[in-house]
Amino acid sequence: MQISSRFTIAIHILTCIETFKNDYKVTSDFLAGSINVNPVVIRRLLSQLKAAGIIEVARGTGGANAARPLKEITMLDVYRAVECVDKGELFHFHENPNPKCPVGRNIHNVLDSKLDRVQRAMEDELGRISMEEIITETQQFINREN
Amino acid sequence: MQISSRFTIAIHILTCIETFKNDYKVTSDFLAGSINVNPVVIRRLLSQLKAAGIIEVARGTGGANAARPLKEITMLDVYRAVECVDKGELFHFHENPNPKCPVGRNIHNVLDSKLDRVQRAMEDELGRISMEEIITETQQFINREN
DNA sequence: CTTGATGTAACAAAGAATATTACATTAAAT
DNA sequence: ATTTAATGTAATATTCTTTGTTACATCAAG
Repeated sequence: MQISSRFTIAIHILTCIETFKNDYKVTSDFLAGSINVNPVVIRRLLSQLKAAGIIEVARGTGGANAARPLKEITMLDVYRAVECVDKGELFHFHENPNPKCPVGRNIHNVLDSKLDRVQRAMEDELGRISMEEIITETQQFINREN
Repeated sequence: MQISSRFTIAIHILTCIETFKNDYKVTSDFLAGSINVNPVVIRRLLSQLKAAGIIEVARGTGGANAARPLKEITMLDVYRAVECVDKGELFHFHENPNPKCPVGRNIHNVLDSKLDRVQRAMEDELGRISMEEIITETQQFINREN
């Protein structure tokens, strides 16, 4: 199965927050409009991004803003913040290998470290891409439109 | 969401096929016993591994065997064979970003290449781990038990 | 022609992602 | 103070995917 769209939505959210910060109050409804999902879905993600210290959300008055420079935030930070993957594990291991079988009772020992390696390779790459990079490129694409 | 356990099950299957090839006929029921899932689940995976040219399955008489040396087979081959991920894409992108929003209509352009990069990092690492490595280690763990 | 397998369709059950409704709570503006 | 426009979150619904199961046609060997 694929990694939840919560992840790409969260990136989309942050990109909007930065792109529109001077021109609009970026509310959950505003974001829901750009992303085309239900505002409650957005609010849940905003909560998680807030809990991770990535953004600030104004109660009552409304609107979200970056809590720290986006240069410091990587895709990995976002990925972790929105918990796209159960218990942080990329691979779902079959639950009950048979302990009476020599392979069954050793398969975890053998595979766990290798799966970790693969997961780490992926997360390392996520860590190399900053939100700034994404926002800069987005701006370029938008400018090119005019 | 996590990558389907079909993947770890497939690796488990191949490890059993190799480990028990001299002592047992490795049927779907046999495998189901070691892995602790329904035999039909196994048969479906065996079909896919067969289609990928990784194993041979004997109709009628029963039993599965490696079709080519396991040294030549990587975890990536297995991963691809059993299609753990929809359309080969690791990340599920939200389906309908709003084309009327400057960010919405450009987010794909910006993110697609980066997500590809991440996916490739992960698959490259999968490609570096051979089934032989896994089988050798399994044997070591089993031998250490005695 | 019996036996013990595979191949596969069809369906059931369970679980997870996403969507939606509803409403209490908040903070600013009037 | 009251109104207004938000957020926060619980509860529930819906849809989708995975996994499990039943059933049976097909096969190959003895």
